[in-house]
Amino acid sequence: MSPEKPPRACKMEDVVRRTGLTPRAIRYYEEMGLLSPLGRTAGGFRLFTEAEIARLVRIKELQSLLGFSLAEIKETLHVEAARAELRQAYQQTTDPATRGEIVDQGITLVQSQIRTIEERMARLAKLREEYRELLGRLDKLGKELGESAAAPAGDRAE
Amino acid sequence: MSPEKPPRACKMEDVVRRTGLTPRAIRYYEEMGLLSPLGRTAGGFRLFTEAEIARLVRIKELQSLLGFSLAEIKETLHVEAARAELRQAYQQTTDPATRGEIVDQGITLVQSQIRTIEERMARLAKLREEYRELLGRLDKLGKELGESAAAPAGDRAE
DNA sequence: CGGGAATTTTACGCTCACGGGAGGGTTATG
DNA sequence: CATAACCCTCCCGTGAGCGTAAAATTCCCG
Repeated sequence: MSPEKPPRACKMEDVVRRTGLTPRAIRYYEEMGLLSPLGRTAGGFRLFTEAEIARLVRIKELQSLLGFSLAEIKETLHVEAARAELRQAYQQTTDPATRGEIVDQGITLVQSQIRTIEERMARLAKLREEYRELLGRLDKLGKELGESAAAPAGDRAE
Repeated sequence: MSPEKPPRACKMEDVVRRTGLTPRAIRYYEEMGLLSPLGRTAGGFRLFTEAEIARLVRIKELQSLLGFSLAEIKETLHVEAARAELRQAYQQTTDPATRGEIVDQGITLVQSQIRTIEERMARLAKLREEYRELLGRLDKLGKELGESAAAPAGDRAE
């Protein structure tokens, strides 16, 4: 009846299915302090809240899609946690000056994250340029080869 | 103006300074076959050409930006090396079909890497968007605070 | 309630990519 | 030619990021 607050504790298997991570990896992330303390059953089984699952999804995103190391991910998550703390601090005061300060700190934090991202993007763009040039040279080379000798696999397929 | 073009062999220390890598890492890359055979002094000291230094820089980029393993990087470099070799007019000693295949493989590989880079850039852009929205909300919150410097409005800080 | 299968736990092990020191040779410099 | 600074080759150590084995726990069903 009372749908008070069913922690909806997911078990490992569900989390594995929903995140695509392996149990070992998940435990490792916890071990490395990337997750907030997990609940446990009487027997010691881990229980995951939705928030932790979201966190794991984010970890995977940052790691596999963006190529961040766990250390960098920890940094990012730390920043987000800091923001969460700031939110709390924000709500525990009504002094506008204090609140303004907290908001400013948050802004600084987020700005630095954006800068980090943009630096990375710029470097990636540069790398892409280099590869485009290389690709152009390879294409040219392939054509030269195709002319000078009978290249059997020269079919344009793409 | 020199009649000759001595390879201008750099020593380890210069390479370290110019690449930001450690001597140990550089030796490791050589050991793993990521560098073409290095020259040595009579006493056994490694000598690096500009090409090798460029290679090292590339290794570092591929590692830190794309998170490639050394094995993957080796693949990539193999392609670039093949291109360099093919450019060197001693190409007539090799079978043209084989060379064509190498070039085709190289094209495919480089294309896939460009795709990888672009995927990552897109992900980063998305992440940046998230942060920008957040930043916008924070800015707005800050302005509200600055104006109505007494009203405890904006209690929702998310 | 009992017991076997499925799941999770901890603990240990492994690969990758170096770090670092010992022990000894090499190179630059005055 | 002396000496500081640098580099060489072993070779063991380390930390990240898991895989796997064996014990413990939970689930399910009669």
